[in-house]
This record gives sequence, structure tokens and C-alpha cells, in this order.
Amino acid sequence: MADSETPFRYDAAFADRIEIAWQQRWERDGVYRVGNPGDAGFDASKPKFFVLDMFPYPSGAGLHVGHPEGYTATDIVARFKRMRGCNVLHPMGWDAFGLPAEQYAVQTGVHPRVTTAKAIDNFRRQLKRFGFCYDWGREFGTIDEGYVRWTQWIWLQAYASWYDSKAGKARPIAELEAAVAAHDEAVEVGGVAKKWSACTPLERQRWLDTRRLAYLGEQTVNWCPKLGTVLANEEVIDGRSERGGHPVKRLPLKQWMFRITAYADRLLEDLSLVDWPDSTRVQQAEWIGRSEGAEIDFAVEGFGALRVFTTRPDTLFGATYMVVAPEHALVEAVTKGAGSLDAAARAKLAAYVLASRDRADVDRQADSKEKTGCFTGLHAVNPATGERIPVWTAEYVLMGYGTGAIMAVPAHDERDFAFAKAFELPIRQVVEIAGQPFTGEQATSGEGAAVHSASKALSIDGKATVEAKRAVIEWLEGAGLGKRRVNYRLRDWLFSRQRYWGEPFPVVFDEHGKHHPVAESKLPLTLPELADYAPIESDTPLPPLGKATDWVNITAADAGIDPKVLPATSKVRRETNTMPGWAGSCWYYLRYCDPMNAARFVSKEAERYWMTGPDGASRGVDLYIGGNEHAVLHLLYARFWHKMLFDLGHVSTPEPFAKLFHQGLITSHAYQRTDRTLVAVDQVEERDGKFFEKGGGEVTQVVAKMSKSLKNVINPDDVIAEYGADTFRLYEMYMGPLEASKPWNTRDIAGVFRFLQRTWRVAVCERTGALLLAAKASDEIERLLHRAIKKVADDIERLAFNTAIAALIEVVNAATRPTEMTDPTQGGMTREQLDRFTRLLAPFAPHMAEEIWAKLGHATSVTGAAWPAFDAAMLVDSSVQLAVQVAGKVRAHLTVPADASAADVERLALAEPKIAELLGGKPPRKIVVVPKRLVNIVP
RNA sequence: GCGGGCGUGGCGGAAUGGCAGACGCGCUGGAUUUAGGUUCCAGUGGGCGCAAGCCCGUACAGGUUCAAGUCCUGUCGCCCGCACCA
Repeated sequence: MADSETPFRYDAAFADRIEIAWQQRWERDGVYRVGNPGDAGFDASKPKFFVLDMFPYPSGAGLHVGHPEGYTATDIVARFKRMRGCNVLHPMGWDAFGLPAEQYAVQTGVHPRVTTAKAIDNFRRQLKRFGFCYDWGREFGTIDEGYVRWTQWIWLQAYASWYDSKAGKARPIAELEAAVAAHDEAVEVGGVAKKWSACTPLERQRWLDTRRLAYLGEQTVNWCPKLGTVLANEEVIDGRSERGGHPVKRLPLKQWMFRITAYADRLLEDLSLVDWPDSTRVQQAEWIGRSEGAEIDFAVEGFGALRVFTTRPDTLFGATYMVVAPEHALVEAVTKGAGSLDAAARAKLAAYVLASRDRADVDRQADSKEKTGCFTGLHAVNPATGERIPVWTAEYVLMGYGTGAIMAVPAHDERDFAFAKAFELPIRQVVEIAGQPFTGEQATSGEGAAVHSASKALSIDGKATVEAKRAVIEWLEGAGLGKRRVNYRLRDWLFSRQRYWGEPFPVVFDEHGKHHPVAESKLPLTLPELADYAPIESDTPLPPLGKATDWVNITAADAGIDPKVLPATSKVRRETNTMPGWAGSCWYYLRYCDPMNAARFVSKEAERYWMTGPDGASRGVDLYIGGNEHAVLHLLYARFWHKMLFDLGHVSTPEPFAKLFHQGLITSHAYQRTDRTLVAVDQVEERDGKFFEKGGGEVTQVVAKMSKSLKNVINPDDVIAEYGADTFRLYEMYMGPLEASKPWNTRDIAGVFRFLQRTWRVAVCERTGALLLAAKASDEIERLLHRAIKKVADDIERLAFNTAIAALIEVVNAATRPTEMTDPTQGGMTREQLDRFTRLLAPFAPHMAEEIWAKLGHATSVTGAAWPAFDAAMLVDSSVQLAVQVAGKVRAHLTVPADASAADVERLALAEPKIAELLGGKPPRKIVVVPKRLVNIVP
């Protein structure tokens, strides 16, 4: 503790005092503000660096220790890049729409805006206490009207666009409409082709809706009548809601969708443009799930064509039955009386369909071992063999993938094989695989050569799989029975939520059910006030916004619709669904470039500068750090929005995030009994280096996630109170590699705190607060400094902060004065050395760095100082110690000049008495000299 | 099942194919201090040895190489993602 003897000792209270003082001064002086091209004093010829954190959802619980991990990393990079002469864009804001505030509102009646504002204030306070160098002048929340307006505007851009697959990009849908109208093309409406001029306005819209990027589509959802909301698959367990255990129905619902599938190929291919972790790119690629194959039409007696997708058209001759998903239209037709089933069989089929319908996808997949299914009574014809094959329905075929129907080839597909065995269906080998003979015991699914694959129509016997596929597809195309097709696992994106606390859709419906976009001049469309936020309990989805009847029922003029389209007084209804939480996070990085712009979502100049740099060479956000829990959805959705905006000419780069990095999870400790159950931290005591459960046996320390129940949650506010923000920042960066998951170890924080104390003592007298400077520069410290200048810079570039800090510690340790040293000018660093060291320290411990920097006589913040230069000559010592190995084992050491020649080194090594003795006078077979490292003698 | 990643002291971790264990924690001893704490100095992978030194050691088993924690093959264990995707 600081006492009257040492009032300038660096302790918690002292750290607190200087940290808060510097934070106030930074704010007062606007040290971290950065302008935009065109602003006074902004040099747009300087390189830029855009370093971004995944912005937080401000929960009522406040920051946890995981937040500052990524934020400290970006803070260090931002400060470093500034010192390297970049204009740095380093913003922070709030992903503030979301369910927790809405649920709280349902329970308490407090408006989500109120709770959210409070949570934001708390988050901002906590973040500021860390001394992060955000340009707070660019702060915004996704709920701000000035932001919502442009989120809605972007949605309108998608609404007004279609994907031109010939051009490979999005275009205004007005162009499509004009082209179709100009040629009076026939379009397909309700299954029949019709001249454009003969279509009603509603029919035209329906057709255009099949092209729009934001369109009204139908999707099967998990609807929980009791909760009054649609649930995600993960929220449904055994047909009941995870929360409350209420029944869940699966029903089709008209909702706004994004045609993200149109971008599937580009989202996949452009993964090669970005510097992202492999695991994340792989996850995205798998999520997109591209597979090449063919679609084939099978004639079903009394029904028409049944279309399937297969990646193995070469196995067509082995298709001995077909399976459709229980939701397939064919099954519905049969249950309604089509086909030849008797009443009992039909009832059985209906029961099967009903049972599977109320089970969500997730549950179907859970018990994947047992194959269930039901015969539909229908038969199809295998187009290759002419054989009559039965059509079944089974849960193992998913309606959401391909066409919801398959041709089953049990000999060469494990799932089909298991099903065929269970229901005694025929199995026919049609592929011979080298080294994997077909025995009938299990399916063989690799590539090989086609066998038993000949008929009057087609013969592919002997062809290798690749050739056989091609031959079958050619034949199908010639016969009009099918064609080549690329299929994706990715589905269109369901963008409607039956919630209150989200962006309203800027769209209205007229009395015919036709939708009209709300005019841009009427944006932002804000949420109505509600007396009660509870969802409406009903059998069909009714969003809470439906309660706001005055808001919902308006006129065409209110929506800003052109009177030529709809008379001003026409009654229209607003869309009552809202956008999901993803909406705001899809483009916030763009808004940071120009957050206050009222005329555009981002100015062209600001976007171009911050996304591409002064020379246009940059490829978006230069560094984006966040957790890998967003590896797929957020990052895929944001890329999709960005590509739409790119196609429409609103942004300059094809990808938003050039480099992505995931920080690891910060875990904690807990204790484990011998039966592997966990014990909370407060129930354990340490004795003689062992751990015992209070009133129980010995337990072992294990790594566990932080959780309230284990009482091992670390609160950042507490840690800052005990050590200060600089120590907190330093500790999290020193724990280990940024990407690694690592346990918080309270005992270890003292280590970095002591490092800061030692640093302070090297520079400043604890009694007087005066600088303590060495009279003469020590050569050792000078060399260490040069080495640290290089290493810290290199390590920051590769985000290896733990080793960068280790290099700083080494400098300070060398400069530390022993107790017995009575003359402080004999140790420590010279003024000029300390000046450079302080700049190295600044990105990591900015508050202490500022304090020392000021004592060194600088009037302005260290933030604006330049990163020091190193002299390459100072990185190597004049003489080096080499290891002398005999047969790869170190047997002696040799000190030689750094520039000693290989021949000299050889000679000296052989002259070493110990080595000569080991060699026993025999000439060595080989000598390898690695300059400045070692010499290896092979006897 | 498929895909990605990881196994190094008592603990967190370091190491462009070139002396394994930087740096920190903890621990041991010493100095300073009335004492505790603090601070400073020294030591700290295991084994044998008074010592010089020797042997072993990066999950395990092989291989490539003058040289392997690092590259290759196989095995075991752990973590993450996806999962009846036709």
C-alpha cells in the first residue's frame, strides 16, 4: 500500500486515479477522434486501418471478462497502427434490438427502449473504464432512428432487386419488369404460362415475387400458440417448447424471405478472397453445402412426374424404390384419396405423416438409427430399366433439401440400405468398387465402375463413375427426363419475426393483398407504443404489432405510395412482423464510416476511403475480431448484404471483412469429485496444495465454463477495482494465444501487476514522483530495447500479444535496480531509452504510458507519438555462443564472433578438448555449421 | 459418421526443421525489514552423482533428416463444428 513514505507507489488506488484522469483528458481533447475525407485537418493520402470489434448486445448483466479480451486486442492494434502513421477507424456501438429486453417488457411492462438505454449506459461506462481508444463520436445503436431508417432502406433495395443469373449479379427489378413487358413475355402464374399483358396486377406481382431478393414466401415454421411466437428448431424439444413445455405446431406461414440462395456460389467462391481462419471458411462452405448432380423425373402412376435430386445419377439402374418426405405434396394427395390404398392403409399413412409433422427437424435427426416409413400405395417407373418400383414416404428424406424426394439405391447408400433392410425392399448392385466387393451385407458408397446397368434405353456398363454420371445425364437431357443440377444445402433466409422489439418492415398491403413498399421519404418507420408487449395467444401467428390498430391501418398517402398506383385515401395495412436481430448487425461496419449521414446510408467518399484505402488496395475491414459463435450466421448474412450492395453499386468491395480473427473463450476453474460431478468454487478449500470439498473428500481442479452455479464468474469491475484497467488488459493479453481458450487464474494477475509496478519503479521514484534516469546508457538494455522494438511490432502484427508482453518484461527486468543499489542513476534507463520504451508500452498499458510520457516532458498524448525505429545491427551481439553437437547431442559450447566463417567455426569446434576426446582422433564424416546457432559433427 | 483443431514442467504458456521449457504463476534458499507484507538476488523438467558430468524427457509407436515439439504414417485422448443433406 502507498503510505506516507511512498505516496507515488503504483498501487490500485494510484492506478485508479491516473487511469480516470487520463480517460477524462482523452475525452476532453478528443484524442481518439478521427475525421473523414474532406474534413478539415484530415489527410486522406495517409493509409487507413479499419479495426473492428463485433459489437455487443448490451445485456442487463453488464460486461463479462470475455468482452474485453477481443476489445483489448483490437485496442492494441488500433493504437499501434496509429503510431505507425495510419488513420485508424476504431468504433464501438450497440446491437440493441433483441429478445431479452422484450421478454422483460412482457413481464414488467417497462418499454424495451428504457431497459436497453440503461444497459447501454452501463456497457459504455464499463468500456470507457478500460481506456479503449474508440472514437466515441461514431457510436450508435441499431435501435437509433437514424440507423433504423437505413436498415429499412437497405431492405427496400433488396425488395426492389432481383438476381440476374446471366449477369451474375443483382439488378433493379424494374429493369426485369420493363424487359418482360416490352416483349410481352409469357410468365408462369399458378402453374400456367400467361402473357404479361394478360396478367392481373396481382399475378404480375406474384411472378415478380418469385424473383425478388426480398420476397414474400411460405415456409414451415415451429409455431407455439401458447407463447404466441415462432420458435427456432433448437427451441423445440419433442414437439414442445423448450421454455414452458407448450405444444408446438409445424405450419406453413407467409413470411418475408431473402433469396440468399441466389448468392450461394459467390458466397462460396469468394471465401478464397478473405484472410479468415480455415475452420470458419470450412464451416461456411459446409453450411452452403454445394453438391453437383442431376434432377430426374420419375413417372408415378396416376400422379405425374416425381422429381428427385441425386449426386449419383450413375446409380440410376440400382434405384429399386423411391422415398418422399412426409410433407411432400404427393403424400398429401394420397391421404386425400388419390391412389389405390384401402381405407386402413390410408389411415396408417395419415397417422405416420401427422406423427412426423409435429416433430421438428432436430428431433427427427436425433434418433437417426431407426428407419421408419410407410408405403404410399403408388408406383413409379425407373426410366432406365422400365421397372415398376414402389414409392414410400419416410422421415429420413427431408422436405427442405433437394426436391424432398429421392430415388433410393440401397446397394450404394447406407441410409437407403438400412431402409431397404427394414422394409425388405430389393437391393441391386450397380457399381463395382476395386478393393470393396459388394457382399450384400452393407452398402458400398465409393466410386468405381458401373455394372448391371444396361437396358434397351441406355447402357453404361464398365464406365467409371465420373463417365457414367456424364452418360446418364446426357441421356436424361436428350430424353427430356432430367438434367444436370447443382444443389445447395443453404436455404433462403427467413427474415420475419413475430416480435415487437425489431425493425418494422417498410411495406404495406392493399385490400387485394398486394404489397407496396413504403416511400423512402416516410422512413424511418418507427415502432408504435404498446400498452402490453405480450404475444397474442392464438392458433395462427399474430404478432404483437397487430395490437396497434391505429398504426397498422393507414392510407396509401400515409405510406407515401404514388397516387397513380393507389389512390391516396385507399386503406392499407402495415406489415406487423418485424426484422430479426441479425438485421442491424449486417451492415453496421459500413455505418461507422459515416455514422451521422442523414442523406445516405454512408457517403461514397467515406465508404471508399475506409473500405479500400487511399490507393484502393484494401479489401474492406482490415481486422475484425469476435467470437467464433458467429462463424456462420452473422458472417454469412453480412457478406450477403454486402454483396447485394456491391452489385447495386453502393459499396466498393466484394467482401466486407478482409481479415477475421476469433478470440478464444475465457474459462474458469471448478472442482471435480471422483464421480466426475462438479463442485462450486466456494465449496472447496485448499490444504497442502490439495483441494478438498468442505465436509467432503478430495477433489481435483478442472477447467470449466464460467457459470453462476459454479460461483466462478469473474466480474471485470471487481478486477479493475483491485488492480486497475492497465493490469486487467495486460493480464488478458498475457494469458496465452488470443485464439486459444484459456482459464482465468486469479493468482496469475499479480504477475502482470508486479510487472507494471516494476516498470513504474524503473521510471519513477515512489517517494517523490520524480523521474529516475540512468546517467549512462547500458549496452545490454540498448540491445534489448532494439530487439523489443522489432519483436513487439512483429508480434502485434500477428496478434501474438503474450510474447510481445514477455519482450517488454525482459527489458524492464534488465533495467530493474537491485535493492542494494543506492545511486539510482546507475540503473534503469536513460531519458531517451525510457522515451522509446514508453512508446512500446503505450498500446498495452496506455494509462501508465501516458503518465510516464508526461513526466518525460511531452505535452501531447503518446497516442500521437511515432513507433520507434530499431537498428538491425543492434539485434545481433558481436559475439555469439554456439552449441557444439556430436551426433546431434550438445557436448560443448563455443563463443565466436558473430561473423565467424563456417571454416573457422569448424576448426574451433574440432579444437575443443572435449570434442576431440569424443571423436577419438578419427576424422568426422560430416560437419554441419548453422551460422550463429550451432555446429553438428557427425563422427 | 464427416470436417477442423489440440496434446510440451506442479500451473498458464514459449520455441522461421537448429542448444526444449522464453516470460509469468507457484515453489526453495538468501539479502533488506523489529516482524509480516513489500522489494531485490539466486535456484527451480525428471533420474543418478560430492562434483565434473552422464542418462531420460514435448500423448504413444514408427519413419524422413547431420538435426524433429516442429515434417510424414499409424494409434490413443481431448475440444469445437456439422450431421439421415440423397
